[in-house]
Amino acid sequence: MPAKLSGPRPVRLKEEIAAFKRRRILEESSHLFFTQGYDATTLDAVAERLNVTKPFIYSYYKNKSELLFEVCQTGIRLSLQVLEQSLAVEGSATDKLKAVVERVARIIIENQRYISVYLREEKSLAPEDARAIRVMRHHFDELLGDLLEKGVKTGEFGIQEPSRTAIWVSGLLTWIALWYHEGGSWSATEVVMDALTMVMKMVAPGRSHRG
Amino acid sequence: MPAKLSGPRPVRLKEEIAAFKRRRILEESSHLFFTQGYDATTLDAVAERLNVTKPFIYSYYKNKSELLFEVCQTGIRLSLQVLEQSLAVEGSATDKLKAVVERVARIIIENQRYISVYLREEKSLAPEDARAIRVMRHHFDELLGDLLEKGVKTGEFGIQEPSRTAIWVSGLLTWIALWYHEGGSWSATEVVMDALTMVMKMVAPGRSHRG
DNA sequence: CGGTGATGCTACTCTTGGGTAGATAAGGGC
DNA sequence: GCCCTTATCTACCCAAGAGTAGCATCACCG
Repeated sequence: MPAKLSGPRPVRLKEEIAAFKRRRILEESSHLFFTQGYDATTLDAVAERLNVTKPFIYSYYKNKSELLFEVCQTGIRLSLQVLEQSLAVEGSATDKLKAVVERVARIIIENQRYISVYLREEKSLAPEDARAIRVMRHHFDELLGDLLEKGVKTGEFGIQEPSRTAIWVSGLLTWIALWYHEGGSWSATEVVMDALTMVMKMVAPGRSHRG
Repeated sequence: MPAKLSGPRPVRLKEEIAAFKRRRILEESSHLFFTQGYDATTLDAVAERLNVTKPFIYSYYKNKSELLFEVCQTGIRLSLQVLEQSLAVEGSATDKLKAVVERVARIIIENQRYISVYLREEKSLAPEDARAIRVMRHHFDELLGDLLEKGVKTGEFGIQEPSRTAIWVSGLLTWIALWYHEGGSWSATEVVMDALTMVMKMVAPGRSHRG
């Protein structure tokens, strides 16, 4: 046998397993928070879905509130990531905006539980956690505002206050999470296309300066 | 002295007083539900704000859940009323839509607590209560859809599916409740005007059939 | 002034669920 | 196969708060 390759190795694996367990706890929590609400979800119920017991959860998360924070953060973090990727798309401001709306709408639908739980349960977050997430959302709105402003300069968009329009666009996208229902009247693709249509009309240049 | 006028009289006054008490309980409840969340609000806290005790509340409401229902219903009921009034305005579909957006946006800002509590706490409602409110919202969307369809027929609006666009418009309006912050960067009037601008662009007729 | 009903309060009960201390089992090296 | 460490569970505590039984108080009427 050659020199043992151990040392950092078993530690690494253990960490990966621990991370996996954390992720599974998060998934099941988000599911229950989404379907039943945060307060109505007991940690015993979360444990049961994983065939473990409550203290198991407490060895991976400090308390219920930390779990909520992770759930809430996830959706916003993913949206922000996708926004940044989409902004890097080659093309005009219009191309970029289309990419942003399509991809962010998709990610919001895919991660509906996280976003939706955040919107509903923000009040249950620890104040500093709520603030941290609000900073991320603010960053999202700013990046979007910058894009709109760019489009205004090139004459692609016709809006007064890009930063304010950004908030409406971001609101329209976020609203999807509260609204979309899997297996409902409309497919995810239809909702994404609708969102795209709406946003493009909102920023479209029009003849009139004001109605 | 003529024949005594009593009989139904004292009953009437008593009922009015009882109704007033119910209203005051509702106001303070909605305030606390809004600022702290439904679960985090104890009925003792509501009672304290009124300088009464918990059993007082229980003599006017069956339980905490009924109180939540009344709070949630209030905002939706008011919005629906204002929508119906606005639809009665004289003029073109455009005139009507402008009236709808302006007035509904205003009512939503004024009654933010009720709407916002509803959006957050729907999961805490008794199933039949949740359904009742959803029926009202659906009715709202239908009336709005009818108006949009009318505008499409007259050529004032340029949209594909009026009933689907209605949902986006209604979502945009509802979103205000989650978003607006009294004393924040923007005044109520600015938000209302912005909403109006956005909605009119969303329904505006454009050259292209599809982007 | 005394009786009578309505109104509101004091003082509980009882459940629920977050959180934990300490027992137990499982893995891994020697 | 034994021991030690880490991971997990059993069994509990405890606070909080919804909801209630029964008493006190007060207005109103004779």
